[in-house]
Amino acid sequence: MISPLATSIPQNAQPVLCEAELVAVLVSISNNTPHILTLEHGHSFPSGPLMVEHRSLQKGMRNWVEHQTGLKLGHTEQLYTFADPLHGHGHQRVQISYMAFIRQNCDHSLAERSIYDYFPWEDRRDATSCPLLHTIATRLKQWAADNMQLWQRCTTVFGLENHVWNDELSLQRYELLWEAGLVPESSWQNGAHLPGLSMHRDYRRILATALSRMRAKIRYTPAVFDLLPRQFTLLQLQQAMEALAGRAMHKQNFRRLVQQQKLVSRTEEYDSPPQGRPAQLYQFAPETAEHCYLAGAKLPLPAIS
Amino acid sequence: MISPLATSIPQNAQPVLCEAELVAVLVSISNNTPHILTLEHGHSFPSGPLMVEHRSLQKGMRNWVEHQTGLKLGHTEQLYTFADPLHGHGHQRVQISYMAFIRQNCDHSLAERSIYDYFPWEDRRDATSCPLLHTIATRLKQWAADNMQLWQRCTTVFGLENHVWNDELSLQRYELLWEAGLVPESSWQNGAHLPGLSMHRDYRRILATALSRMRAKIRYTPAVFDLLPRQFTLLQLQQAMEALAGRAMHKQNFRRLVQQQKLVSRTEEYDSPPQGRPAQLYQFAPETAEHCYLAGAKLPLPAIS
DNA sequence: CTATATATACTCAATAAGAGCATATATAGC
DNA sequence: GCTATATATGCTCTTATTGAGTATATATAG
Repeated sequence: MISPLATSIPQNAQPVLCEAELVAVLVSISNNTPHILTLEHGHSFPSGPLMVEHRSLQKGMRNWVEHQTGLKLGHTEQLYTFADPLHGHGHQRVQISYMAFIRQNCDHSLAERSIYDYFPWEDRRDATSCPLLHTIATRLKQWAADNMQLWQRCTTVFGLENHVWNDELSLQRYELLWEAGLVPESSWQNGAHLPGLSMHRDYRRILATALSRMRAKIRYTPAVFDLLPRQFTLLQLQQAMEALAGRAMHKQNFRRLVQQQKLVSRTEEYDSPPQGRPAQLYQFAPETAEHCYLAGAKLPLPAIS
Repeated sequence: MISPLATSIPQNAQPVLCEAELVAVLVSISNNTPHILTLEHGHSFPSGPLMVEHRSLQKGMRNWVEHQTGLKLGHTEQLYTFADPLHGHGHQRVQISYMAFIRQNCDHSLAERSIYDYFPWEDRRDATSCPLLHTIATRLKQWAADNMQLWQRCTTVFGLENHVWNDELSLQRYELLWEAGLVPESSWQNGAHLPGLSMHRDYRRILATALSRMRAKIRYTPAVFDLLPRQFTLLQLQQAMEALAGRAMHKQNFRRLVQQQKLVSRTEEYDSPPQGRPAQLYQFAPETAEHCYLAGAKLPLPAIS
């Protein structure tokens, strides 16, 4: 019963001291598009060092963000922890990244940027992204050349050649483009790279992680409701889902999905659109909702996919 | 366009130095039950400090584990990063936890322990856990008393009162039991606590995270195949899924699910059981599998649920 | 009154999931 | 050889769920 592990890992080895940095990806929706709050002209995220007095990592992050900007954070989750070795300094830097949703109600002029400014190929709500995707397919094919396994990976991840587009694979797509040298962050790339804003350090990778994670989360949890105003129309809810997923959905089926589960309850109020029939305002109803299933493994896509 | 964040977060603040520890939850299946490799009589996990020469956190963890125990790691993923403030020392300790699957083929006597020794209520493959769950329900009801919202949370998380049991909520269940003072780790608890082994520090919480994460992962990814031998029968595959999910499944429907997706390909060989018809041996077939859907949002549960 | 934009109800076919029956192929014991 | 037993595997049938579309209601702008 004595494990060889007990002696093989030097628990008494001198630990290396490192800096810990808390990075916050703050997501909101405006103009039917997911946005993030950025610093340094869109090149970096709000962040702050872990302090001794922080009782937990998440509280430390909330401290930095909430206490100093007045923003109330909704659904919050840890994304990923990276290390980047600071050669020459003799220690490492550990970056712990978080994603948090904020309700779009305030009008202070924060430096908002559309997530799709960084990943134009991820917004497939209409056909405008098709030429770009075609370019990507061509460039990837050149790169993968006769490496069948690599090309197989490309087709799966980008939904090429009768594969379906999986919106949750945004991180894998970014990594593939990085490996192929099609983004400016790839150190060795020399030719023309794809459109899309870049960021400092690993930050665009963190953003891709966030996009992937939020797309996964909104399917099975009521996290979207933290991005919407307290009262919303079903169309607003659908458009928020579409904005995050990057896909258009079938209207009637989406409504059926939401209402069957008693996820929302109607209020007495109505929305007054510039044109068209006024829509009933709804609110999230956690009491009556047994489970939350805003979209399954397959999104309720519209007819002309 | 100038963000108030730019000045509100002191990027130039002196970062606090901290220790970074890499913690590994190594999962395997033996005797149709998920097991983990432990140290210190089941009270802790293999772990090692982050070193300057580690090029990434995951590589650091693999280094500690693979290089020193000879174990080959399969599906690996980062779980969560915790901080625990080391008061008095003036710095923090950051723990970065990983989960990795290992194939059960080696016979070296590692200190294996069943995951369900730590969470007996999580194994619901047969009716033996029912009395325990009944006890939990009673104790939770006493604790929640007349706090309706709290009791609502209990029923949802533990599948009480016509709610369904969600196997992925193991972390939430552990946290609820912790809050209710029903596990020995709850510092204030004084009375009798529930059966189940405990661990040092936050380690049982990490294990609950791992259980939750692996249950989520096996549904949509081919991760289970990293726990099985290269060749396996469909029953073995099903039993591995059942072991991880903690639920029994409907045999014929499970087979249909697997075979429809061309997830596996049959080999020429057969398994020779002590009794019964020999079963065809299969192997994982990533080439023909378009997607992996070993169980949906709902598991293919058997008739007598 | 018309064009337009939205909201909402309802239908129908295709697919997937839940549950069970039937049959095939082996071993162990008599 | 026959029977009990245990597993493997094929097939059916019913019931939900999903995809896709039609039809109708209610508002505004001109």
